[in-house]
Amino acid sequence: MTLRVYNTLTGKKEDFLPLRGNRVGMYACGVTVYDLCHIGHARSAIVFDTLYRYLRHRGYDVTFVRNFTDIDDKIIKKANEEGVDYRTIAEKYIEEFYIDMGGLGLEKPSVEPKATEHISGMIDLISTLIEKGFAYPRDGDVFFSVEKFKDYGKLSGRNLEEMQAGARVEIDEKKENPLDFALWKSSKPGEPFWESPWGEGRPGWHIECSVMSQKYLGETLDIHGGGRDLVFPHHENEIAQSEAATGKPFARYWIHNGFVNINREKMSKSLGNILTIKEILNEWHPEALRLFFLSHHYRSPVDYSEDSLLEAKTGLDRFYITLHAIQEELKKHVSAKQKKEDSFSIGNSQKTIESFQARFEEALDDDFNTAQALGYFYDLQTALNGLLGFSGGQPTDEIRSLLSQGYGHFSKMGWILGLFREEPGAYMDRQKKEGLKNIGLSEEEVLNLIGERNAARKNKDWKKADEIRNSLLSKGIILEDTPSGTLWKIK
RNA sequence: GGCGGCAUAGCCAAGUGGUAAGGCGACGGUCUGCAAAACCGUUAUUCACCGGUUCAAAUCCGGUUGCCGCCUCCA
Repeated sequence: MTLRVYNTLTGKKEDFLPLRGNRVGMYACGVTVYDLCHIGHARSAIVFDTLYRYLRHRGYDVTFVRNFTDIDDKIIKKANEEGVDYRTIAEKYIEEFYIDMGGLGLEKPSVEPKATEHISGMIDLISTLIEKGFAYPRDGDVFFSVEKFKDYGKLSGRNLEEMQAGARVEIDEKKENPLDFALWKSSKPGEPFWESPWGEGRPGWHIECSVMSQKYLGETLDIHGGGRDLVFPHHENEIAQSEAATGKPFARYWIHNGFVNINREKMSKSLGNILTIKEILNEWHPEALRLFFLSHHYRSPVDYSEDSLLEAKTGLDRFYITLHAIQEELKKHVSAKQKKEDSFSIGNSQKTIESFQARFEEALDDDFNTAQALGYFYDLQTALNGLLGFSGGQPTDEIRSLLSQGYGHFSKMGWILGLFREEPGAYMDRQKKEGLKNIGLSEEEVLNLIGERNAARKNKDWKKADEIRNSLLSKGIILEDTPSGTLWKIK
């Protein structure tokens, strides 16, 4: 089965065939480090992290590059506002970025280059573009001439005439065509600058990605991606620069993730509804956020709300409860004999468990359909819960083997989705601890009440037993009586 | 104004030509002292609307309506 990916460039799903056999070069546009990362950055990071994991699972040798834009107008502006050097701002937010990505549990890319470390490469590339007639210097600035590049617009599906008709572009006297974009910008007094053949200045936004991707991945990348909004102008301009300079295709597959809306509104500074990763991780488990995102196709827009995160969190809790129960069941050393009449039900579960991985991979092979893949995880969970209920604390060898096979899927295939990474017991303990803190009860108090209730139950004093249960319930603690004792959890 | 996307049950959400995954919720059953949890079953004859192509359409084509994105910094 071949992996198929949707390519923004062609607007179609295509078979994924890397340029160099087994090796895959993948570049994702990172962040401009001038502020804290928000939920939109989180989605993009999670999407490409999942791709990165799945490609490796599929046996590819992946080099994943994700850059930092650490010099830019917004960084300079922020530095001026705070009266510090631009590097201070960049370093601060790079540090915060690492804290956030770590909090989300993301894999580290192979290379994380910074724009400011590749200035000379940019100067070289700009010089090449001038030599080849694709760019022109003007009063210390250098512009790329979009008219010279015949394919301009091929990624975003537009052409120069249409764009000029739209004409919402600011007129800059220096530009030959209003759509020409800056490769190099002369610096104003007091601004950071680098020496260049065109005078003191700094790079334009797009040039860094062309240079850094080429440096680490060669002239043609297998995968290039980022958020939808980068399609135009950023990625369009990257194609123009890179292909004009090398004469070769820049990237074979363009992958773009959809946006995150907040309560049906676009996230924006003016609406004041920017939700940072820190704010989310303060309140939610990182895997709940991940489960929420991966329940949607990566290209679709997604609407964030407390309710939807709560739904994801509920789902995550249930997965961990099942995993914990499997662990407990496998600890039991008794090995009961198979009862004959039960075999049919086991057969269904067995089928689900044994076919899981093939279905899971088939879903991800189809343009990374994580929502479908998760659907199979729910099926797997149902099958395993069925077995658990069925064995009733007396697992046969057959059941033990199926449970352990299922558990293996959760840890191995779960890794691809970045889910189920925590020790189930630890996950549940933490839930309890945090819940108790909010309720204002100690674990000891809860256990005492459970003891009291069980004493009442023994005496068939159902009234008292129910009173205790209801009083705990009103505080948000749910009791479950099982053959092996009374369990409790936070609602 | 130009370009593009989306519309699937009460809600969330897969599905791009072969007869509607999955989750949440709700209801019924099994289990239980009663619950809870878990399991089993029910919950869209139909995919915004109208027309067309086809043996066959949620899927393709044309039109209508509604929502959204990009065209300026944006994940």
